[in-house]
Amino acid sequence: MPINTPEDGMTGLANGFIASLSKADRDLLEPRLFRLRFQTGDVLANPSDESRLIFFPVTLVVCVRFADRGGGIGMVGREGIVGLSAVLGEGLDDAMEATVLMEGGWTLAITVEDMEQVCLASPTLSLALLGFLHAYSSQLGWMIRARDRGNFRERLCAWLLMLHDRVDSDFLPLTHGSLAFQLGVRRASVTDALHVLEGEAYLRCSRGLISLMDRAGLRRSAGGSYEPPRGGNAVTV
Amino acid sequence: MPINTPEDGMTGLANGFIASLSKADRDLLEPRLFRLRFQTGDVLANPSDESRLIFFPVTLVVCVRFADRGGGIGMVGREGIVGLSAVLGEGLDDAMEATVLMEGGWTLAITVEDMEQVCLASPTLSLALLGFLHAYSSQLGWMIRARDRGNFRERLCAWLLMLHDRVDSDFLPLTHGSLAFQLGVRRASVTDALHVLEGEAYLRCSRGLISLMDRAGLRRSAGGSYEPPRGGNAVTV
DNA sequence: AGTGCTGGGTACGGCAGCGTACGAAAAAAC
DNA sequence: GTTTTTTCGTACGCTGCCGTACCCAGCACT
Repeated sequence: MPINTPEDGMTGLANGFIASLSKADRDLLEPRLFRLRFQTGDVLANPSDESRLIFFPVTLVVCVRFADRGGGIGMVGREGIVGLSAVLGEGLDDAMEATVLMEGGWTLAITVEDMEQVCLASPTLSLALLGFLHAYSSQLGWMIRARDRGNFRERLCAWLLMLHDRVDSDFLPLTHGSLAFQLGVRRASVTDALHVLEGEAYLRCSRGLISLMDRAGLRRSAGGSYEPPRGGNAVTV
Repeated sequence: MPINTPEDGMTGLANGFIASLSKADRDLLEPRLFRLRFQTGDVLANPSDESRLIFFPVTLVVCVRFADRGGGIGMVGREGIVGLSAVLGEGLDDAMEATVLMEGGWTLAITVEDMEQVCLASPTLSLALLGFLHAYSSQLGWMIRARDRGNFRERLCAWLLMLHDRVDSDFLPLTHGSLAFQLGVRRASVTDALHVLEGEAYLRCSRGLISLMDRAGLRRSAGGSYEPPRGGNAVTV
């Protein structure tokens, strides 16, 4: 149980999107869902992937990034959905992929075909999808903002806060190297920035583990680069 | 008539989103639409704005940005919609605003109340909205990518191409200063980058006017930072 | 106890874009 | 034609992050 409560309003072992649905929509969706487990570094969505699945993460956290280069552009966990583009426009986001972060975890999944059927059957579910996509767009906007200010520390803070929002613990199993990959920077940059934050007593680092001590301090240190996710229940329209 | 054809597939005086709708949905929407005209620098969506409208630009091009600082994070023109957040989550994007670029133009508009009614009445229209939001998310992703590579020239090229996609002319009425505002950089940076592009004969600059000469060259020069909009007809699901 | 590997600390030169600033040229106003 | 305003050309020092690189400290395996 975390000392600092994340701000996504989510609790318990469920996917936020599914939890936000009406009972009728949930009944429509749940029979077609199945569980999957993934490990660190696994790639969920990929151009060359023929499986064509859509994921509703539960304990899983993924980082959405361009397949060829660069850091993560977005993050999805138990509040959201991964792989929607497979339904919305054939291969519109071929260039993107979703990499599993931290220690992996499990997720609910559905085939694209089933998802299309469900969407056509329930207009309210489509509206819920609109709400999620809007929240995701908003997140991307904040990620752009975070990169704009020549201050990597703020971006690191925002990223850590986003991770914390999607996990039930104040202890994040991350190496400096993995963070550097996620953020698309040098490992040394991560190390330096973490040292500053450690100096402010916002967190503590040991080998492969970052312990968050002061979430409020991290938020302050993130400047305007972090905005807590208000999605999930904004989907009622 | 442009020498270099933009790649959005749009022609004629219409809004791409509305044009992509079925006749039934269009009949539902059009009686509630009205025309508005805006000028350069006008702000469409704003926290302090009580008008609560949603816009379907026709000859208008706007730049979506954070109200307090930074350059544009996205661009919307005749292919899309401005102000959707007013329907999707109350004030989820309070921090954003949309500024009118170039020489202004006219747009169709609808009140939020009418839009909500139409959404609830037509599920297929909601699906069309999903398609647009997905395309917009994709654009934001490319914008992030463009900022990632410490090469402002590529980002400028991408921005010019996006502008060109939303206009029926190869002549963009822009000053270096206005471009600098849109991109969130110094005017001098714009001037320098434009000189390089002029040297490559991709475009020509005169006072307050940029004439695109070689769109293919611009695309090459944009590296991987530009992706032509494939939305608009990906909304069929 | 010895060996190997991964994760972390630290350093140095380089470069792109920034802030600031000043001046020239073109257009507009008078 | 002269003045005023806008737009553009150009310069210099600064800074944050990069690429590269080397070494050390935990930890695992034998």
